[in-house]
Amino acid sequence: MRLSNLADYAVVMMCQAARHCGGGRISAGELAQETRLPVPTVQKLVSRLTGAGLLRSVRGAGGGLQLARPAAAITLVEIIEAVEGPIALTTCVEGGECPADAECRVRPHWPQVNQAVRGALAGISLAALAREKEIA
Amino acid sequence: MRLSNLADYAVVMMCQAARHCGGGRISAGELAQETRLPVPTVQKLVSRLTGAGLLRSVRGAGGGLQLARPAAAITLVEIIEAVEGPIALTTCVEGGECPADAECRVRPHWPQVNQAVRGALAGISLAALAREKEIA
DNA sequence: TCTAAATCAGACCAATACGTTCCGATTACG
DNA sequence: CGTAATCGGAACGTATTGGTCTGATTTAGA
Repeated sequence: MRLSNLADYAVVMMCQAARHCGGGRISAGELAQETRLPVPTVQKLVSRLTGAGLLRSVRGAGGGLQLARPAAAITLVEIIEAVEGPIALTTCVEGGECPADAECRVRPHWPQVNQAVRGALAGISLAALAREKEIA
Repeated sequence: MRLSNLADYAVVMMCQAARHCGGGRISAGELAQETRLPVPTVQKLVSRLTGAGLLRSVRGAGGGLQLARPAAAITLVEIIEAVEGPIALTTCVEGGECPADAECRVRPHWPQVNQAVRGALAGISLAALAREKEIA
């Protein structure tokens, strides 16, 4: 039940991008510098985030990144799933196989648990994360 | 955001133990046979679950395992944390270090996210998981 | 039209963590 | 006192992750 480091970094990057959203585009290099993250790592994350439709990139000289949607319309679940793939607590949720096979009496309950976790993460928007020090 | 296999197995084991709870104790070997899990794996899980106070074991000849508490009083969070350790989505939640260090503006929000996930898992009891095919 | 700058996409390598298995120590029943 | 069964820790092999690098594509500016 731990988030991968890349997903953690992706959230930090998106928050930083949200802060620059008013100022137009921001280059990947600047983003790396401001977040203290290695440049190649930022590039890798940008690839996945743009592929998921969360980030919009303008190529060529003078290009850069910007949010594809308003920060309030981007949720934590989307960022995490863009980096880590679909959230599936157990392998059997997505067609995997259990040793217990068909006799597993717990399997019918896993989708319910899965949705509970997804719901908790879907209730948090990027705009809320970018706000400064709101503990409540 | 995936659950480790051991945690998954632990849930299956606990459900099976809950079904035998009325019949008194059950040996680790029987538990392994009924869940189709390797015996050494079951032993390792039993170690952690008893250490966490979820399972009670009687040693010696004719011994076995049984739930330390009623199934309704055991939640999914307890089982997962007994196997995987405390739930911490990010390393910084538990005193770890970020590359972004003190400048990280997202860190104040992580405990809130962490609690949301924990809450989702704490709302599901072992008794609910042991019930047969309740999709709702 | 040409040069230069910056991003995108893919493959590669190292490292950490996970899963599994095995063996010795302890304890209770007969 | 002997037997049986569990508990605890240690070690191995595997797999996923994290991080890096190189080549290809695209655009602005001269």
